[in-house]
Amino acid sequence: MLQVAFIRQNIDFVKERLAHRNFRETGLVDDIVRLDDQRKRLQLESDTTQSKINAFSKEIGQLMAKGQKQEAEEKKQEVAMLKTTLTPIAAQLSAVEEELNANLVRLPNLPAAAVPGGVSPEDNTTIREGGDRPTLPKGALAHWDLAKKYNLIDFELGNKITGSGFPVYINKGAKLQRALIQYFLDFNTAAGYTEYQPPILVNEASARGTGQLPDKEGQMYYAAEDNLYLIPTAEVPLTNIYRDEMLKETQLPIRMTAYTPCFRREAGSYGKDVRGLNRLHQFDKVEVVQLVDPAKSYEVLEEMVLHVEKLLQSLDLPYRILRLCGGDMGFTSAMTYDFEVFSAAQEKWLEVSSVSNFETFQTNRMKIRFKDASGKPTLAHSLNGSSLALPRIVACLLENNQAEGFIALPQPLHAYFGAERIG
RNA sequence: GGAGAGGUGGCAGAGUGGUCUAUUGCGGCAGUCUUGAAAACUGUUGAAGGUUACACUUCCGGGGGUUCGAAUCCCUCCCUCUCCGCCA
Repeated sequence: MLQVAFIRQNIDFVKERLAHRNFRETGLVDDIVRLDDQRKRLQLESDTTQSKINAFSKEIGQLMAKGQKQEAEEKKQEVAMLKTTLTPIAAQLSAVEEELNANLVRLPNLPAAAVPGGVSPEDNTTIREGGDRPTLPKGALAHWDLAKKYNLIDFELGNKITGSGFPVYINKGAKLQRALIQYFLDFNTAAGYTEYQPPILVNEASARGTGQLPDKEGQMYYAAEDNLYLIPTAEVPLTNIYRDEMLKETQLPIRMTAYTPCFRREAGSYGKDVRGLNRLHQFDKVEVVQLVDPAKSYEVLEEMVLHVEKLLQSLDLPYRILRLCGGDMGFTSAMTYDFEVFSAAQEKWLEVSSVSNFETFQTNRMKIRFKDASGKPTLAHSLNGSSLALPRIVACLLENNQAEGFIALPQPLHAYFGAERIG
């Protein structure tokens, strides 16, 4: 979340930036400043009274030690009086603090200066395109048909065992998943990311830390008995590794990668977009996360974009990179690049990665700080990106590389998969 | 699931009702010494709110209570560790 001190010092700027991401409740900003004014006033009143009580209490102790019981009793009466005035002030103060916080968590992050204006995906800016779109053979199939033809994925079986959006990968389909995960992890660790295998259920504090709560409450699967959430992305456990940590400047940058299954309820989505692998409730993803010095975070963002781009190039898929406009960015992001690959049989772009700089939005919630050169505690910047999400990559690999009687695989996968083609 | 122990500042670890604003060590920072570094020695160093800066307030796992006064006593919840049981 945003820092109150920053909001107070930059009221107009904050409103302008919120408007830039098409956030309409700019009145929240005024409410926050007003509530913080109240907070300060009440805090001062409370502190002053408490200070008097502390002083009197000390005197009482000294009087008691000297055996001056009468004077001590008189002081006790005065303290009792002060406490009756303190009680309502304290109650107001905590009410105001609660309301202030409730308003603060509803404010999304501010878009960075380079974020284009706009309200919907049509307003996103294409930064680069790469790779060649294939010419498909006659009678080319969509990936769900190819999955059936080569017995790679059984969607109906998933329906039986769990429900829609939980596919069963079979035989070479299962092995392809394993090959991709292994390849992606190796690609990331070779670039200096440390591999983790984190829990895939997290507690409430972790879900709050990265911003899934309270904003995306209904999107996560929830194990009520134990008050745990199934992760929607490895970003949650990975970033929370450093929650409430005071780091040394020399520890930065921290670079982490992990493979996890991801779980999303996708409440409300239906129709054509959910066909086949396009949108699932459970899917595999390899994630990269960085915690960095604030001065370097945009440099790092570009570096992460190049990293993911190289990975896509190595898979020889046609891709494009979009800089998301203000209105299309996620709640917690200051700047986001989306990666899309072209699904040749469906003839549409599918999002396979999202690389974002959150600046201090997450680290302020999680209190991930480091001591800067002057020894002052400073919030780090957090960034993350998919590298990569599997299902849509698989969809494109199958569709784009289909030939007469087989599906060719890109060179880097040959060793991991143990063959150059499926079929 | 049963029994016991514990949660204190960046880390370790003292502190059972008032002895300044939590002892000490490590780590960090600065200095002395040194060609430089290390070692040694000296000084300094928790976080949040608040202030131009002070003052002042809060924080010893969370919440509540007792008291003039709570890290310390009581209640409650959470978490960790050890042993037993069960078990991949």
